[in-house]
Amino acid sequence: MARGKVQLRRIENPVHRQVTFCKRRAGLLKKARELSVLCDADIGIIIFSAHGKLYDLATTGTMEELIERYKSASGEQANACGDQRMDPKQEAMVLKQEINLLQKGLRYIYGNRGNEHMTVEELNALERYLEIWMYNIRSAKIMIQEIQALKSKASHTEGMLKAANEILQEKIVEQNGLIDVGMMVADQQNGHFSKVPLIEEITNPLTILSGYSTCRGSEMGYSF
Amino acid sequence: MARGKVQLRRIENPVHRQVTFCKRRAGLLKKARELSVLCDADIGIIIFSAHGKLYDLATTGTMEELIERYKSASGEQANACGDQRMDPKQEAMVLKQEINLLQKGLRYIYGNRGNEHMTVEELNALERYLEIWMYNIRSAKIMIQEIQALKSKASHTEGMLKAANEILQEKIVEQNGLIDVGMMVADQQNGHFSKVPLIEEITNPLTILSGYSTCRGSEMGYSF
DNA sequence: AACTATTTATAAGA
DNA sequence: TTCTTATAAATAGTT
Repeated sequence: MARGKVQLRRIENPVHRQVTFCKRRAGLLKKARELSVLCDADIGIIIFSAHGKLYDLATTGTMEELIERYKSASGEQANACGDQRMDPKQEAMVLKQEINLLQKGLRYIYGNRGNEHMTVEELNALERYLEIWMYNIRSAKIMIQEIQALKSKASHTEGMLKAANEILQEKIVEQNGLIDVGMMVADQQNGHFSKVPLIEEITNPLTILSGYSTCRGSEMGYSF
Repeated sequence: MARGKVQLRRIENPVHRQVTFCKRRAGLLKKARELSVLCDADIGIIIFSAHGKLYDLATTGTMEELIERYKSASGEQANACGDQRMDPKQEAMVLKQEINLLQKGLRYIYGNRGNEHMTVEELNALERYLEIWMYNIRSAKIMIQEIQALKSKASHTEGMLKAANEILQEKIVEQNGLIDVGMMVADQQNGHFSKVPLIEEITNPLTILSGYSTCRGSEMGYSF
């Protein structure tokens, strides 16, 4: 791409080929990381050099997880065409990745660092998750305060308590797009939220944030 | 890359994000095809959009074949490298406890309040707990940013690596007291919190940074 | 979807 | 290899 247009065919000179391979491989991975961050995508890249050496990149979790997700996703591409939502399987997969990353991250930060390592990519992802957690916890605190206020006022009447809860429920949905234990997914087509059946017992609060672009941290305008 | 430099962070505007995703995805796949042809490499790319939609590319054969090849190749790498792993069981236990409590609280807040009841005292406890988590997460975020900064600065020279680690050590020591405060576990019986001793001393952060350069040949390694 | 003004990526040279 | 630099490509913001 410089000092001469390049023909789209195998570079015959082995030295040139090798140099180009290094440069372009780095470029490709960089582009992938950028795309992943900019657009919130999960990307896996597998590169085998002409000599069979493996280079890989997984912007989220591990390559194995991505491969598993790929297998289920590609298998289901045939049937559900109209539905853009993530199916429960994928959802669970993403969740698992997030949980693993968070636990690893916390262990890494608070625990014995000598034994675990994190890539820059993992740190970046962890940072994003933490932002989201932060937001959710902040919301939770506000909710608690409101609940307490309502309880002290309405604790005597069963009816009032119910009413209060309903109001709160609405408020939660309206205010944040943060949902009933997070089991909603933003439908990109119309910008509304649709409910998704709860898969199983909630594994942990990360459930709230899996896949919901609306509650991403910096969008909410807070900072440290 | 045009009409304005782009920041390496998630694009907040959903329309922009979607457009950029399309453009850059196309660009990435093109680059991959070029690299494959020019340098005789076999490349597989898996992309999951933020909404779980799958895009993929396999320059040679099928993705399944590439995945199989990847598995055997990466397996060899792991064996050759000497895979060292370890499980901090106690840490995981504490973590799990904390996560469980937070989860219960969030389930209560966001979820089916009709079925679960919390006393005002429990709510108070939960609120305090959330404060602690917030604090921990804030600290974690800051540390991550510092670690990232140090990593980018320290990757070149040994001297800088040492200096960076010293700074990091100081930061960790500073954080240490705060973490200590933060590592609390809820006593599920009475809804109160009790302090739990820090599990172990934080090890020398030198190991953190030096660890990165060694075991990550796949991304930055230029050798065959 | 097209169109540029710019930023990036990079081929060739040192 | 690594750096420099002239150019080709990619693409952000706009229409």
